[in-house]
Amino acid sequence: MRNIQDSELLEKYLEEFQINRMFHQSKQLPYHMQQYHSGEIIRFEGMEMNSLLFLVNGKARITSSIETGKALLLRFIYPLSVIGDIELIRDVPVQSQVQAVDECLVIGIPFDYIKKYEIDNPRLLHMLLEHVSFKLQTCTTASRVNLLASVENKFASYLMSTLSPDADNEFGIELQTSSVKEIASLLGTTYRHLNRVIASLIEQGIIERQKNSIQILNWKELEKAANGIRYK
Amino acid sequence: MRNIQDSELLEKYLEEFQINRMFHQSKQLPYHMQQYHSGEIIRFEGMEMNSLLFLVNGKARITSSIETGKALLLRFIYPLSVIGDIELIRDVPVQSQVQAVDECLVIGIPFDYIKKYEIDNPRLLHMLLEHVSFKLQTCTTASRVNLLASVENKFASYLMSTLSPDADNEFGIELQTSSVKEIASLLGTTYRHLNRVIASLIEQGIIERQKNSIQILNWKELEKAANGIRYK
DNA sequence: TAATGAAAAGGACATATGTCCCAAAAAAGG
DNA sequence: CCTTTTTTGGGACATATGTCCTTTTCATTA
Repeated sequence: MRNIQDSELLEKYLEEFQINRMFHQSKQLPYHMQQYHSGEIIRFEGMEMNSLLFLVNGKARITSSIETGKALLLRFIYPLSVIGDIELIRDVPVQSQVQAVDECLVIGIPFDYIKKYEIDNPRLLHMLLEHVSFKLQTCTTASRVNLLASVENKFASYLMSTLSPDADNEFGIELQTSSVKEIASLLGTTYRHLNRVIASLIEQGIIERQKNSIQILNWKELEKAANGIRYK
Repeated sequence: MRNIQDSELLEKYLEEFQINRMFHQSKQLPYHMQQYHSGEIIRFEGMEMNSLLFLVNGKARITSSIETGKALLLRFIYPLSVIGDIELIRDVPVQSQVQAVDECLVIGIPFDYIKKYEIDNPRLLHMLLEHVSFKLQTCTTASRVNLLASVENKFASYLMSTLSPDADNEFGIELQTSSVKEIASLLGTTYRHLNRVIASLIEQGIIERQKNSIQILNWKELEKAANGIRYK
């Protein structure tokens, strides 16, 4: 992690994502800016959190683990995403680990400042509510699909949700990855078993594996395998 | 469902749960009040929603289903709970079904009114944020535990989270039920398989089945079976 | 008190899935 | 270009779990 002292860069992103518009602007806000390398942990699970963060550049992966060491990949995030909303509102430690997938830049503003000067600002509260509501809606969807559908069902739904041309779907974008390992982690299964399912779908002539991706050969049959289920 | 026209009763609950304090009080708010029988559906999945609802009496179960007909029991709710927060903020149809467990009373206020007069009210926004944040935090927990742990792990964790005397835990209270059928639905498994797990824990001398509940005989061994995992 | 119906529990079987480890393929480095 | 390391994919085995249906137990009614 590196602190970035570059007021022009800061200004650029505050303007690009209209972060300033969420806060009262009567005075200079105590923003800080940090850069994280690919693979670096932005926030560890269980740690105390002190700032509300905005991801303004790069891509990060959000994971949640249990005491046995297994982890579920919840989603990927892109600009503009908020990190620390639950921690601000509920005053709890970091709930899910945030890890940079490529180089990331985050802008932060201290919880103390927000609580002292901005906690009743409707624009901020609206922004937080919209982000948290989206996360709850999609978390509930993933929860039920991941638990109630078979791995073949889930994988077919995943492909329909992320690759289908009519998938104009925010959650599908957050789940998109071409790594079989990461897809397994998103669906809560093992790499081995997902490979069995992929092999089975290839054998049925529904998909074909390419160098770095999966190609759909039969959308109709894939839709049947998905049972109409979508991640959205 | 029956509409209740009883301004004294309405006043009583508005006062008891301080619902009035969340809104501007410069004029009479267009509250409506409905009563639902045990087993009656308060809100169906997929339906359009027009009012923000407060559960002020009774208990209701929240479930979420997939297109194959299987359903996951997300939680039980008690007064004071909010129904329709996601639907208000994100302008989407009902995401999860709400069904009365016993006789329920809800007070509603139309979305149109909220959007016209109260949408920037910090007290309302705070109340909504707190409820939605709690739901997201607990949904994420349930999501990862339910997917990554075995049914025996999950059931032991469930017992530790709901029956343990030091379980001073809001989510544990929302998950509490003595019905094996409902516990199976909460954990995303079948009634048959949960009974195997219960039989196994009885055989290990960890629990014993009573007339209408489960008794813990060995907290230490149960904690081991739970692997330190909790629903909270 | 006995019969009937409903609810709860279990047997049998098949499939899905996890685990462990080995083999093959691809990528990286000298 | 060859060797080594890393990544990807699959074999084998065991266990977990779902499905279907039967049996047992409990509750209700006559």
